[in-house]
Amino acid sequence: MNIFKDFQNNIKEIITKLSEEGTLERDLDLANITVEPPRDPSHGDVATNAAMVLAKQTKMKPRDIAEIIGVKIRALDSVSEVEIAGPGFINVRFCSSLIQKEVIAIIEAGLDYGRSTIGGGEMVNVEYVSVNPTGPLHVGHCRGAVFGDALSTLLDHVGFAVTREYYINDAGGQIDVLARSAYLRYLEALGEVIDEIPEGLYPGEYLIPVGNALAEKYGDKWKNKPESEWLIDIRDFATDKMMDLIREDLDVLGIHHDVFFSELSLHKNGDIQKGLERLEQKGLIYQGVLEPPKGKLPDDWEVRPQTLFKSTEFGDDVDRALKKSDGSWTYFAADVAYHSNKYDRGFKKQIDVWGADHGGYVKRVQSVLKALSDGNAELDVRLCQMVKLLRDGKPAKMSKRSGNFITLRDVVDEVGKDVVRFIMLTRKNDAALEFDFSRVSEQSKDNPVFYVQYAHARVHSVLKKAQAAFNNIDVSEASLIKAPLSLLNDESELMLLKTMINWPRIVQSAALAHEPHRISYYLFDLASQFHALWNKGNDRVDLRFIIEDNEQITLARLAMIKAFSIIIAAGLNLLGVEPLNEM
RNA sequence: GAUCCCGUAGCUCAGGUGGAUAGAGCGCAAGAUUCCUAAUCUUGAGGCCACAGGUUCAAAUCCUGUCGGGAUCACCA
Repeated sequence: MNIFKDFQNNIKEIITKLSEEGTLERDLDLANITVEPPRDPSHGDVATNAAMVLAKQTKMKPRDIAEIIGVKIRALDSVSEVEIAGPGFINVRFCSSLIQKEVIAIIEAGLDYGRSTIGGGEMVNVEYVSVNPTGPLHVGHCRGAVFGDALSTLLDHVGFAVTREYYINDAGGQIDVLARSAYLRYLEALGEVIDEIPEGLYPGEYLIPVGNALAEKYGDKWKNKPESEWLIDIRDFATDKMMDLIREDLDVLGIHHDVFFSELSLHKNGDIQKGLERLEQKGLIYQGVLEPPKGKLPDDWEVRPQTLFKSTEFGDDVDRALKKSDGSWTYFAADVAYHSNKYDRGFKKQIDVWGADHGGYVKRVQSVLKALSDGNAELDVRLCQMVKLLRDGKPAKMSKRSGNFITLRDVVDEVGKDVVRFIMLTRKNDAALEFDFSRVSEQSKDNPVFYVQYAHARVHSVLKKAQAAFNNIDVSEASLIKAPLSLLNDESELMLLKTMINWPRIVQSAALAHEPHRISYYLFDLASQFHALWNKGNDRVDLRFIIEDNEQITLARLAMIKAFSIIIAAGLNLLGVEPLNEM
């Protein structure tokens, strides 16, 4: 299935055999040997550093080892050329037939080309979005949402058992604020005049329908009643409504979670105590006093004994508090329970996707998982940096509290789901991202979404054109895999094919590194090779995809671009973007 | 003061867990449309990979330090 993987096995076999024969030493460590396509294509289709890695172990000169191994590699059927270069690289050129045949594999596998099982069915929990249920999603949330979603798809694609999870922060003080804000809207719905939303409450208009619904459900039951009577009912009601709102927003982006996990439930059923007990058994909890933070002190700083977790034993800077001064649990305490819960559900691989403003929080949560699992489980926290929203280069402001922030809905309505998703994945997560409305709606190369989509649409157009040109030529998949692929001989055609066969490697590396943006870059690159090939047909008529008096070569090329469009479509699918046939 | 992230072409950014002569887009300069969508393509100029040390056959990549930019910094979420 994967040419490079096969080839790597070939090389390792060769080395093992040589060492069994006594040509090379025994018990060689092959772990650091890589078999990869070199950056510079003039160095061949694949190169290995085997000779250099083995040089020290065997006390031989790298180039001498390379010669020995090279001879054996040359004998392989799939290889057309071997050359020893530089300090001892073995550069290999594949037979064209090997590359051409891959077109069949691609067409047969369809959108599953690139799928693999290296995850071995291992359970992975990806927690993302997890926005406080106090209002609609705004642009800033968008990035983490898309990132987490694409990463999940990617992991699923390489054989992990992925659970997509949303942690609902429905237990903190912000939820009471939500309840009070909703209460105000409730009074408003009952006919009271609310001039201005008081400072500290959520002013957003999205709470008006909540107030209406409350009025409808409860009538004037809560009117003129003290907060203690209505707080819990209204809180739960409003939280549910907000989650509905958030789910709708996510749906607009094509994002669907498997599990919505309530923080409040941890408080209610005693899971927090349970989580902490486990840390306590390991002797990691104590009563103590923290050093005041360096730099400028908070105004209300005071020395105070606290219940603390020894996160410093796991690399954190200071130990972390689990109880507030009023005796209630901290947010962190709930997180201890939450991550412990995930571990109990069998997730030894956990991924949390957070905003960069939570950077200071990473070590303590990782510490928890390390402590609970005795190092058996790992938590990777992917921090998504800020999105700078621009219009014609001018910044557009957004702030969650103000009520006049730019919502996710605003953005999706303006430029569409696919554009948002793709653009959010055009940077690695830990670099800041600029999102310029004017730029992403352009139909030009400036806009990578468009550029990639255009390549896909072009293929569709050629296939249609071909059918017209050759009366009833059969461009079905079954027909195309029988095309005479050996006719794909031009250098630029082989280049395109070589980039295509890299796809499974790209998927794997992107998944294992937790870096979905690699997919976007690959797709852009692949698309640009296609556009280049297309344009070559302007100068050289013999390179066009459709050669009217030569059905055989036309079929071969149609098979090639069909395979190409499959990879583009598969890639776009991974990103959650729909490939277009026409634009 | 501390922690985390970033520093690569004029601008915006890639660089596949250490590989060979550092890449792409925009912008700039010069070209290509009787022809499958020129919504594209071709060529060129443009670099002390922030700086200084270290690790090794090999460093933009790993380690240490310095400088610049961003985020965060007891009990908030």
